[in-house]
Amino acid sequence: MMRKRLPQETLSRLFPYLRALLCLVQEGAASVSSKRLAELCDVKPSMVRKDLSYLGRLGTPGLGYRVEELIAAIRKALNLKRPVQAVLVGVGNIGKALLSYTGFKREGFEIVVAFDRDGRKVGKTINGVPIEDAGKMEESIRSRGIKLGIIAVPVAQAPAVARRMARAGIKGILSFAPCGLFMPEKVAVTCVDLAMEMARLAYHL
Amino acid sequence: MMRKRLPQETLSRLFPYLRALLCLVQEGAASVSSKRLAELCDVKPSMVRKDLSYLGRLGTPGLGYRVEELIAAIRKALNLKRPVQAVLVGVGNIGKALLSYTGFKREGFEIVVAFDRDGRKVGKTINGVPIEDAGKMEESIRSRGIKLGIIAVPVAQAPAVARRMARAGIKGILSFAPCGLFMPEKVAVTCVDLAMEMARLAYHL
DNA sequence: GAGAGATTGAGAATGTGAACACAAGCACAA
DNA sequence: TTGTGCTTGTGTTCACATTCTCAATCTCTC
Repeated sequence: MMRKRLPQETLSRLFPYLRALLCLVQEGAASVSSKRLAELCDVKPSMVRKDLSYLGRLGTPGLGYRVEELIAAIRKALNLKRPVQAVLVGVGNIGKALLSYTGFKREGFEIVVAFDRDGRKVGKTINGVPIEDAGKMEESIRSRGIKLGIIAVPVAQAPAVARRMARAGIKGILSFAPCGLFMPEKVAVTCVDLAMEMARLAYHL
Repeated sequence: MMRKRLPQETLSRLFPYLRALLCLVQEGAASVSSKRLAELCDVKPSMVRKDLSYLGRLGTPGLGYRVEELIAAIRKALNLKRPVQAVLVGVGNIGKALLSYTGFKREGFEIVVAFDRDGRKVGKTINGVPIEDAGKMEESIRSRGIKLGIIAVPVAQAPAVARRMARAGIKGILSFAPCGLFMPEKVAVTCVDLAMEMARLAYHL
């Protein structure tokens, strides 16, 4: 199956579209126009149509897009047909917050296991998620078949953790460490760099 | 003083450059070439030069950039000459993690006060940061002259908090709420949308 | 069943950013 | 002082993203 690659920026907008569509379902809407969807997501109607055109011919002239159908199409494109499982490495301040954060599950993501080096944390659970010993990371990840990893360890250890994740079969990494993680092509990496975002904002002061 | 607007993407790379330069200072390097800096930040040398050219004529052909001078120039461009103060609203899981996160101060940012509605939290301090009553947000922010705000409240309350921040004179907002915050032009907004990032990664699985 | 109104999909135009290549400039050595 | 070797800064080209425009097409009403 050789699906067309979606443009980077389009990809970033699909999930916001999905959120808005789920709202519309709640309101009982059966269809939605590009104009309305654009308002909800604060973009231009022409961009909504362009983005959605990558998913196929989904719209109906004169009517718009059928909400249910569009939701299914976006879910399919993003690989979100069923809840996505992930692992977390590093149960410090940020790690704990992520484990306690109820938003993930609501949006279709689920942290199923966490790892830490600290023996005092190992064996406990947070919000129902078990914390295991970091030494057994690779085999635990591989046996569960998990493809998504979250890195919440100090900078110094982040590159090593990333490499171990890749070796364990992880295909996508969300890192909170403020450093680049150069990985083989096969692994997608996103860095959430809070200090960098603050610096960007400081520029506008 | 009418400084040229920096391109969006250039702005995102200046802080990583700054981090690398601070490392180089540690190592005692007096100058650095675009090639070396590019390696450290995982970008192309031509991009480093283009980015830095926006800050003025800083380089010396045959030698490179003088590290100290470049650091000063980037700090100036980003408004980071002195530590930047910020407020946090919402002392829940994420809020607590941010207050405990030691990386901010190390990188030149400082959360000086937090706000929450919960009376049990008000009056306490976390990591030396006092938690005040959310009702007095506007006057407290204004009297301290703080320009940067972090939103870590549930989605439902985020838009209202953002509006109150803007009224209190905040010029830049970092939000963890998974929703758009449509604000007047004068206020810069960055949303850290974790579920969206996870969805982007899920696409690559 | 036909016409009016609305909306999509796609091509063209515009804007923005990345990569390249090379002339110009400086350091350093002889 | 002069020549060699590096490195910058920038003009140009290319790639990607956004926006506009409009013909084609569908729904809905009468």
